[in-house]
Amino acid sequence: MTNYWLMKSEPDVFSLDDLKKAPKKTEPWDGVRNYQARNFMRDQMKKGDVVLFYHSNCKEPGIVGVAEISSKAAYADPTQFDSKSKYHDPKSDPDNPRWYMVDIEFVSKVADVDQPVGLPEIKSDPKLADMELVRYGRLSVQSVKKAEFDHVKKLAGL
DNA sequence: GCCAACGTTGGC
DNA sequence: GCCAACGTTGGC
Repeated sequence: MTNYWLMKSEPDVFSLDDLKKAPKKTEPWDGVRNYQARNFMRDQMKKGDVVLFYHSNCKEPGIVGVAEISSKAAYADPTQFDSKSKYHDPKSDPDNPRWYMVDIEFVSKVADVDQPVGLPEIKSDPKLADMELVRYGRLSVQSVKKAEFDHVKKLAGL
């Protein structure tokens, strides 16, 4: 069964366009350092799951497109063992890695990226009032219900 | 840049 | 195991 997700990225750091421009349009989603987000990736994500791509911490926060999980499952995030990386975690044991990641692949984006399905629109839509994004905004990887996913896709014209 | 709402750390 | 202090997220 396909699972539905929402994943956040700051467009100044890594935008949906960056993903689209990547070779093979797929990139490792490294740097997640939150246990709840990690648990979703490590325990539940699998290839083919679909993802609402959310731009945070920017002028027009909102959902800008769709991606999908392209790695077979989650695997250890190598940046945790790289002392030069800003995601380095000296407490993580290579024999029992603390942090996991998945690869995600570009699928589609809204026609005009300056007009995403914006956060105010999401918050004011009764069909989306139960989204984790609305109820508890700060988690970078969230689970989304199929009905919510379909509704957002419709709003986005995808 | 401010700050609310969290999560994490570490002393005890 | 409690909790104060600190760090982070992210909208505004």
